[in-house]
Amino acid sequence: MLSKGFCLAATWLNELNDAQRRAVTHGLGPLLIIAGAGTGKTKTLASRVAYLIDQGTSPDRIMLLTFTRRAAAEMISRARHITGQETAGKVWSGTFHSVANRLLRLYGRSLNLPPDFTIMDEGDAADTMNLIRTELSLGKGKRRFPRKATLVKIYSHTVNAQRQLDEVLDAHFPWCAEDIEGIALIFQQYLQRKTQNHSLDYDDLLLYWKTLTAVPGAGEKVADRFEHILVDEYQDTNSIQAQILRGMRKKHENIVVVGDDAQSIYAFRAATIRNILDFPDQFSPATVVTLEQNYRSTQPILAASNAVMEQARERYTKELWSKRPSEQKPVLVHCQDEKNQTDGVCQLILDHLEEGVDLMQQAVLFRASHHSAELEIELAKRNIPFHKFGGLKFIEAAHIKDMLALLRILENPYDRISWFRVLQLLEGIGPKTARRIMDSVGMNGDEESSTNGNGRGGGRAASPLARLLSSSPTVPAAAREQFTALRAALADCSGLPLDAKASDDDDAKRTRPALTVQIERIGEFYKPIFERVYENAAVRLRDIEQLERIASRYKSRGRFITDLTLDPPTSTSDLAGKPFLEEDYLTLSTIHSAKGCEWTVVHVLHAADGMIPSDMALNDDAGEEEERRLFYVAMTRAKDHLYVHFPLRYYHRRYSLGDRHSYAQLTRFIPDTARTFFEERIAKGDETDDAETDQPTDARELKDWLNRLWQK
DNA sequence: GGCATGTGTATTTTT
DNA sequence: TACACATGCC
Repeated sequence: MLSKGFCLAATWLNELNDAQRRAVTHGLGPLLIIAGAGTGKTKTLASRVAYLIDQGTSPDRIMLLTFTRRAAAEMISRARHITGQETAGKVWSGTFHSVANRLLRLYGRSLNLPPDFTIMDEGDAADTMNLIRTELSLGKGKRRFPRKATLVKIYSHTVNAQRQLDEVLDAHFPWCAEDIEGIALIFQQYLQRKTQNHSLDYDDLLLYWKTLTAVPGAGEKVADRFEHILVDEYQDTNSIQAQILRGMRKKHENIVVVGDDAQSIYAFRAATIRNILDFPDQFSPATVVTLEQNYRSTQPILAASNAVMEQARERYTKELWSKRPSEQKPVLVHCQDEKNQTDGVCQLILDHLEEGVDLMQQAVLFRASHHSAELEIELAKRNIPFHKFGGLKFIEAAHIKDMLALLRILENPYDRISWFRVLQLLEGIGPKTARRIMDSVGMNGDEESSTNGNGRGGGRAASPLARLLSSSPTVPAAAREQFTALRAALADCSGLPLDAKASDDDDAKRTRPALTVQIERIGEFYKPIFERVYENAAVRLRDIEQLERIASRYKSRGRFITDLTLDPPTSTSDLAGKPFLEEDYLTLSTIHSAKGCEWTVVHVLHAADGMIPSDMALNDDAGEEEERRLFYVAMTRAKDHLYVHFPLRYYHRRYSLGDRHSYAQLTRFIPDTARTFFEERIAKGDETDDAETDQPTDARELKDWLNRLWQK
C-alpha cells in the first residue's frame, strides 16, 4: 500500500453499500448491526476495524470477539489488507474463551487464580465427573445414572444459562430429572476438584472474566484497556457473555455487535436470542443498522431460503434480496436410499469439477457428524480429497489425549485427571493403584494451605511431580519396568532430579529441554505402550507425528497445551490420505461448523424428517424452530448451486443385521409451498457399481435386481 | 482385592 | 465405536 489516511479510506469506503458504510463509520456509542446471511458481515466488521485504526485508534485497544478463531484470523487479515498496516495484527481478537484465557493470565491474580492454571476440555470435565461418580458409588443403583458426557452437558448448560438445576433438567434433560440429588452432589464436588487441580473448564473462563470485570480496581483496568469492542455472531452468545460485555462497557459504551436472529443455532449451548433483541435496552441509546442486500447467493437460492423461513413461528427482522439472477433453481434430489445419495453427490461433485469449479469451492453439509460416514468411504474409494469439519476432534482421540496428559503433568503437576490417565497406561495399574500412587505423592491432601495467596508463598511443599521423582512409590511387579521408564522420561523433560531429595534448591536450578525435545522424549516412552494398547497403532502413529509437527511451531509448552485445548485442529479422516497436503480438497462439514462460510456449490445431505430436523431436537417447539434456522443456514451457504438430497429409504442396520428398512418423509421444512422454489430430480442410480451393498429387500426388488444382472 | 476382558447399549450440534 | 457394567483371572 502506498499511503494511509483519508484518501485511501475514501477508496475502500466507496466499495461498501450505504448501510455497510453507515455501520463502518459509526461514531461512538453502541451499535447493533442486523446482518442477514451473505450481506457482507465479515467485510463490514473487518472494515470497521480498519476504519478505527485508520482514525487513530491503537490496534491493541480494540477487542474483536468472534465465534471461531478461524473467523477472527480472516477478519484481521482483511483489516490488515485494507489498512495496509501490519499493526492490525495487534488487535485483541479471538473467541470469548481464548480472550478470556489471555486476560486471566494477566489479571488472574486479582481473582486468586493460580498462575499456572491449565484448561480442561469437555473430555477432562467428563472424566472428572466420572471419577467423582465412582467415588460416591452413584450409578450402582437400580437405574442407569446419566453418562459422564451427559453430566457435563447438564452442568455446562446450567451454568451458562444461569438457571437452577431442576429447571434445566425438566426443560432439557427430562430423563435425568430423577437423579437430581446425585447430580447436584457431583457438581458440588466437581467445583472443589477443579480448584485442587489448578484447572479451569470452558465455562470458568467466561465466569471468571465476568467476575473480573466486577473486581474493584482490576475491573476498571481491564475495561479501560479497550476503547472499542466488536462482537460477531451475537445471536449465538449466552447471558454470561452479555454480562461480560456490560461489565467491560460500564464507562464508555463503544461497542458494536453483529448478528442475525434468523441464524441462531446454538440454543443447546444456552445461547439466547434475547441478547440481540435486548441489546438496544441494555446499551442505550443504541443505533441499529440492518443489512439486507445479499451478495452471496443467486436470487432463486434466496427465494427458496426465504420460503423456508416464512414457515417460522417468529417473524424475523428482515427479508434478503439479491441482484444475482439465475435460471437455475436449487435442486431437490430424490434418492432411493443413502447409497444412491452418496453416488449422486460424488457424481455431481465430479461434474462441477469438470466444469471448472474447484473442490475448494464445493461443500457437503449435514446435520450430524456421522451422517457423512458413508460418503467419506466413497470419496476415499474414488480418490476425491476432502477435509471434514465438525465432529470428532483430533484432540479427542485417546492416543492424543495420552500424549497431552503427559505434557500437562509437566506443566501443572496438580492436574489429577492427567495423572490418573497416565498412571493407568502402565500395565497392571488400574484405578485403585493409580489413586494409591497419587495419594503417596501428596496429590489428594488438601493443598489449599500451600497455595494461599498467589501460590508463591514461602515453605511451599514440593510438587507431586518432584515427589514422584525423588522417591519411587511401590508399584505392582508388572508395572515396575514401565514405571521406571515413566519417571525417567518425566525427569528428563522437567529437569528435576531423579531419586534425590527434592528441595527448593533443585527447583530453582532446573533446566528444561525445548518443547520439541520434550515431546520426542515423551513419545519415546509412550510409543511402546501405545503399540500394546491400541489395535491400529500404525494409523494412530500418524496423529502423533502430526502432534509433533504442530508443537514445532511453539516455544512455550503452556501456550501449546492451551491453544490445543481452546482451538483444537479438526480431525481428518484416515481414509482420505493427507488432505492437508492436497492443494484442492472438498469440504465436508456439519451445518454448525459451516456457519459463516460460503461455497459455489453446496450439497445438503439427508433432508429427511428425523435427520433434518433431528428427531432428538424435537422435544419442544423451540427445538423445531432452531432446526429450521439450521436448515436455513445450510441453504444460504450456497452461492450458485444448491442441492438438497432426500433419500427415500433408510435401512435399519444399527441394532439388527437384517435388511429391514423404512420410508422417510421429506423434511418438514420444505412444505409444498416451498417446494415450488426447487427443481426436482431423481438421482441417477449407479447400481452396477457395487452389487453387494445393493441387495434386494423384497420380492419386487429381487426381480429388479435379477433383471439388472443381464440388462445393462 | 484388584485388574483385564467380554457383553450389551446407545440421543445431534461446539467453545 | 465407545462406554458402562458384569464376569473371570492373577
